[in-house]
Amino acid sequence: MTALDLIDRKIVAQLMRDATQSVAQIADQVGLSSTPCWKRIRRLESDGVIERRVALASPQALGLGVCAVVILRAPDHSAEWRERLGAVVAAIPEIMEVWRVAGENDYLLRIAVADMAAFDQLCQRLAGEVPIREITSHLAIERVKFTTAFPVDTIRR
Amino acid sequence: MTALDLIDRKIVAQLMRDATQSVAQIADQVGLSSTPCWKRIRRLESDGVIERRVALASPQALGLGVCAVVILRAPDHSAEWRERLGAVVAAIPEIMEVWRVAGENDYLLRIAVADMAAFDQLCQRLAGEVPIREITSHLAIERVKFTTAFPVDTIRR
DNA sequence: GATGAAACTTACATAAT
DNA sequence: ATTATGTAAGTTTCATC
Repeated sequence: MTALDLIDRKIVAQLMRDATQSVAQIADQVGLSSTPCWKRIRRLESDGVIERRVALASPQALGLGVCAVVILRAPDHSAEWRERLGAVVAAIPEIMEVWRVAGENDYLLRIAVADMAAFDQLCQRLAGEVPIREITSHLAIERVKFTTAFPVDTIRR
Repeated sequence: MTALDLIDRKIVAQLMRDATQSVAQIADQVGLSSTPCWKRIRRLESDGVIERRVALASPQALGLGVCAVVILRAPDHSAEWRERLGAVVAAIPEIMEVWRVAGENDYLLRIAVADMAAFDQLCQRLAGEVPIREITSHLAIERVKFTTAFPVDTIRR
């Protein structure tokens, strides 16, 4: 896998912004003709730079009105516990995002559920399936910003 | 906008999982023929249930090795400060996710940058552009889970 | 890299049942 | 809802420069 040049990053930026664009449109945007642009896109996909193409939906329209960020502390820093948590969160679709963070044995989870009753049930399910030393919930009032587009423009080559 | 039935939710689930599928493939998955499936997809898009289609890229492949969750506390709970923060985070592409959470005047931010130097610069820029009472950084060691697919299967009708 | 043109697949629209 | 049909558009491959 070779390094990405400026044109590659422009292509990825375009596709992260709007993947409905045709190859010809993207070629225009980045200053290429269709064929070489198409070849670059294929290479970016086979190299794993572009991982997948997905539709983004509206949580409100889907009836998922409650979003929460849960911070939890592990009882220990064992590999067993980490694997256990990984298996549990993988099996729970309401848990959309999980980050293990440095410092303490802390994890941050982002959760999408229909209502507070569902959120309560989810917390109880989580606590029942994996031992947790401490858990703190932050209910989201407002989604101020959310994007899946990485800041490729700011990367220095 | 009418309520979503089971088939609608199956269609959205398929497209959130993989938007490269053709209408015919999705029709197969949800048990419809192409034409009505295509009409439903168009309706889901015009109703705003499906908001957009994007490519998801690999942060590592893009040279964005550092992910951090920043928790910050506002100096007050004024609308002015909220709007100020909104404008600032909208202008900074490294800030990918911002949630205003209940309870205290707290905000959670997810940030993607190339390295620790860039992270430090970003924190200083942020603190320089908007007054902040308190800021706490959590460096992500591992992305245990990340999905953009909402849990539509678990919604009760 | 650009261009042009095939061959193929899909999207889209319409009509009939 | 289905099947069928047709046109437009996009993708993919290839040959040539």
